[in-house]
Amino acid sequence: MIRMSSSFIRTLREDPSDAEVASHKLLVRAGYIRRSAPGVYTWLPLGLRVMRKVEQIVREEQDRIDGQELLFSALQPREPYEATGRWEEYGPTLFRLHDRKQADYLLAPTHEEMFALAVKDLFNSYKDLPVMLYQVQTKYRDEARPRAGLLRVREFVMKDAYSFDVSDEGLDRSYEKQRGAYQRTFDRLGLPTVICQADAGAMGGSRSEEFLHPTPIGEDTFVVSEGGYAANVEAVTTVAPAALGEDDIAALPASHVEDTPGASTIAALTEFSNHAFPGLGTTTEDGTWTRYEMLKHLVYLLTHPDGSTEPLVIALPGDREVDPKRLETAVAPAIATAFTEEDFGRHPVLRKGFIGPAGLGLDAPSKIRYLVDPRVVPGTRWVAGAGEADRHVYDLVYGRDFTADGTIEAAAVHDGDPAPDGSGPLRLTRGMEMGHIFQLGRKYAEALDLKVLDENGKAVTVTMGSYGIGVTRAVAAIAEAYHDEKGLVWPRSVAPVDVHVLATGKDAEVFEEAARIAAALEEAGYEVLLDDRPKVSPGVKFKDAELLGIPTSVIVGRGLAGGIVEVRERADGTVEEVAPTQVVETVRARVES
RNA sequence: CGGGGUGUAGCUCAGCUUGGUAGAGCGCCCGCUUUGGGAGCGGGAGGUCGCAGGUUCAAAUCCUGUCACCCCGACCA
Repeated sequence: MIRMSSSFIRTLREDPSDAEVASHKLLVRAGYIRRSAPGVYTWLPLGLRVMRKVEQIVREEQDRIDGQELLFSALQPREPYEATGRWEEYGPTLFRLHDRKQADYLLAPTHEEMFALAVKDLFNSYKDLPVMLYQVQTKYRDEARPRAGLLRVREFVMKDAYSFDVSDEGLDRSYEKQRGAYQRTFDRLGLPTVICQADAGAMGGSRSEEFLHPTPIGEDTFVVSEGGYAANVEAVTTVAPAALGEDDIAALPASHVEDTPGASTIAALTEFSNHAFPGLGTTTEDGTWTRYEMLKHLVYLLTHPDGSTEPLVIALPGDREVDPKRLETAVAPAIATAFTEEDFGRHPVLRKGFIGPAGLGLDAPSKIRYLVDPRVVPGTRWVAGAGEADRHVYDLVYGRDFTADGTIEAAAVHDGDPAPDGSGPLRLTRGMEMGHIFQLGRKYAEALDLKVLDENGKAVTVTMGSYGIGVTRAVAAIAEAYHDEKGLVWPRSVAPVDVHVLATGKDAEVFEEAARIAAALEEAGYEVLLDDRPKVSPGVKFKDAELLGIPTSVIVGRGLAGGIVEVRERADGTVEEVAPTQVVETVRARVES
């Protein structure tokens, strides 16, 4: 039992000045957490209880799929991360430190290496697999900008699990088990999640899904369709129009170069076309020219991992912008940066404002890589720069007048775009990543030489999966999803205690009865917070109770003389008056309903 | 890294333009009254005004530099 008269709880009447989002304000005001450094938080007694509840649910669901819990230290030596290249790859996000002998250490941001090495250390045979291991542990990432209280922090608790299998089929089975465990976990936490296809390209096409909790303050943008398609924007594939056959293409008007003085932007070119060639547009019934058919050419400089660079020209319909994240994903592991004036100067074929397909392509003399949006298919007609100032080419047909080195998924996804699986128009939504499951395959196992002997005594590389849930972030997400203007409203599954008993009034009898009821509830197996603060007015206790957000309150006060106490529900505010002796059964009914 | 904002009591903030004894509300301590919606009265503790220089008889206030924090963006599982 927690007695408020003597417990380490202090509520604040006003919002902290550095808090922006509701979960942050309320968790601080209600005395659950305190900030100790940017993106680093202290867990006060009530907050710690919530986190433990979340952890416990996560553990139970991991155990249910035969996960075995172990615990690595956060402090790790450099060597294992050197072997997989991540000491360098992780960049400034990795917390690095030295011991007294100047040896390199790090505060682990994730533990793939350590788990793989542990399995390598203990297991040698295919008979030992599959195995599923997990830990609930503190992670460190030196984020450039922590934000929104607990949503993006530099120190956080994460459940990370890893599966080890001999075969691809085994990995599929392990992955499915975790997928189910995640659905049950978020269901118990009261957090609705959408399972989104995530980009898995960089890891070689293996499977990856994110569990996103839809919320306006989320940092991830994803898309959903009415038919149930859901994906991270990086993973959305464009629906291309049908390509025309050779005969149909041949029937299209021939391309022709026109003077387009000063039309160096899509907007200017569209306006010019409507003035100079009214009614000749190809995408509208009345022939109005649209931005769509003005093929936009953008130039980037690609920097490859080996340090070499090359220009890249991307062509996309003029009504689309490049989505930086989709571009980054599409060109990975290379890094794309905007072309500078200096770069343009080195490539005269790239006539800024009037770039077109002429002269581009790896086969062309320029050897400049040229990729087009998937909507550019054989038979589609475009207007594009002629490669010289103040001139554009009209009726330029892909497959007849120009071709590219390939397609690229870099154009921004718009609200209303069709879903790739034909399940209806896409809607852009904000979400918060609560969990991520990932088929790693053999990348880490190969780097760390994790092998077991198969039935034939032959060494085979193990295949891995990794599965993460942000425990700290889940606490914030739940607070964000379950609150009202008065304070927090915890779901029973994660509330710091089950029942909040308030002694309101000054008579000793009220306090004695409240203490008896609290003891009886505890005897019945419920966790209890007892507000037995003397000389604190009822109003203060009511306000604090609403702020703290315990699901059920028992109010012992003015009704006691008439033999009744109140049982109040935080979520809907309903009040039931019962005799003190009926409190336990009333609470039980609430908890079990 | 770029842009914007803020640093004054435990918390939320005023004071700064126009230099002159460090302020309010809440919280905290003591006493009396009060006890169903953040009580009243009286008394009290608590601050090198982020830090360092400079100007001045005098700096929270003006100048220079610096640090920290918050927000947006860039970046980032």
